[in-house]
Amino acid sequence: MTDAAPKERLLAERRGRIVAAARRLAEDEGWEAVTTRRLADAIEYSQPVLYGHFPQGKSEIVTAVALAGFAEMEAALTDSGSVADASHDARVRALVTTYLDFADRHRATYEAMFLLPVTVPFASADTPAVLRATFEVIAETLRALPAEAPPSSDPETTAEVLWAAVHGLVALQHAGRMPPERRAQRVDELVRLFTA
Amino acid sequence: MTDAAPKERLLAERRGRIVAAARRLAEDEGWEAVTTRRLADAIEYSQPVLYGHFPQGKSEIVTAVALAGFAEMEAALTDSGSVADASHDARVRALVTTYLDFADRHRATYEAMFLLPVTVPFASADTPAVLRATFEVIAETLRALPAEAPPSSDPETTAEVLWAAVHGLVALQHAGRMPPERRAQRVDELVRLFTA
DNA sequence: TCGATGATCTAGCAGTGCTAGGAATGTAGC
DNA sequence: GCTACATTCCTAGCACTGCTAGATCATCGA
Repeated sequence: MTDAAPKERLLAERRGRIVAAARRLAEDEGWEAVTTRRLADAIEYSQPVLYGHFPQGKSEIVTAVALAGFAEMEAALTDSGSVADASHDARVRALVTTYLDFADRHRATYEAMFLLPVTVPFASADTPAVLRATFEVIAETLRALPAEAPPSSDPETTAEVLWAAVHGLVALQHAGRMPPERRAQRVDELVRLFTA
Repeated sequence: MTDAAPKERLLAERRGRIVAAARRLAEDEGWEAVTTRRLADAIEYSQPVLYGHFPQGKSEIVTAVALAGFAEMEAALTDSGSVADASHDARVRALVTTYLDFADRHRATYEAMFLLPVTVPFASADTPAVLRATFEVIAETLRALPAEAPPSSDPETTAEVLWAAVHGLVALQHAGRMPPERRAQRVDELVRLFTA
């Protein structure tokens, strides 16, 4: 692989440091602590330099954090489904558990991925591949349902409903709207509903 | 019922106008358009008057919108479950459909209820009764499951998972992350999973 | 009628995202 | 090596945000 020109490599590196700084600040202190002044301090340049990399401003930085998060979540979900010889029940459980763990360990990143308004179109031709890929992992796990699983005319729709349920658990648990001590029971019930 | 003193009634009325103005602005233009300057203009007083009613500032106004929303949603959900002689399938479907309709018709209010950080504790002794009441309607519908419904050791947990799934549909659909044309299929699949 | 109290306003603070114009630095050509 | 031009970065400031201190106005009771 050829190296980029030194100047372009330095620019790309600095862009990466901006995104990393945004993510770190958000994970440590919440998105409300992520300001353009603090990001500029973190990379030791002035504010206008941020706008050189992200002409659409702060929301474009948040989008970059979200896209990186989708890539990591897709990798984690793909790994979770790759255990050979696992029962289907075990594979759905691994998917759900991996998703919830990722969202818990990267709360602010997850928030950027789903909760903050992100400027990237989703169900359209412009949708970045990494967004489709993440959903595809969920759909693929359900397509692999054995024949005795509950009939569903459309595994795509079942995948959407499973995704909604898991996402809903994340959002309501993070918002403190569900008792934390029943978390494992909710996972058990969710897996039971989708595999019984 | 005795009337409040005229002064106290005028204060309560003005407080209600602040909350109504916040909700209307949010529903029309989004929460980012709801500023303390615009709320003050809407009630034709200066900004500090807002802080007389809401000493904890703007987030307390958002909380007030959220609590009003919970009360309305609880009433709507209670009505949806009150159809006599309906099959259980029909009652779960009515609950899900009513919930989704409410969230669609009051997007900004729903956002305040679940998405914006609200300062009210949830699963604790301080939780306002209206929050518990809303969840209770969902739990009650599932407690009424006939004996041949899928066994669940704990209808409470099933209610939490149903709520998570419906909430997830709202959040992902509002965020434009699910194809709108398959909305009815997702509702069908959700109802099937919880009543099959 | 006057003083005390309550209600409301004005003006401003500290912070936000963002940008215009100037300064500093780098590069190319002569 | 110097000059002119291009690029990069900085300073300073704008318009806006949530919020509040102190001043002003209105009301009420003695």
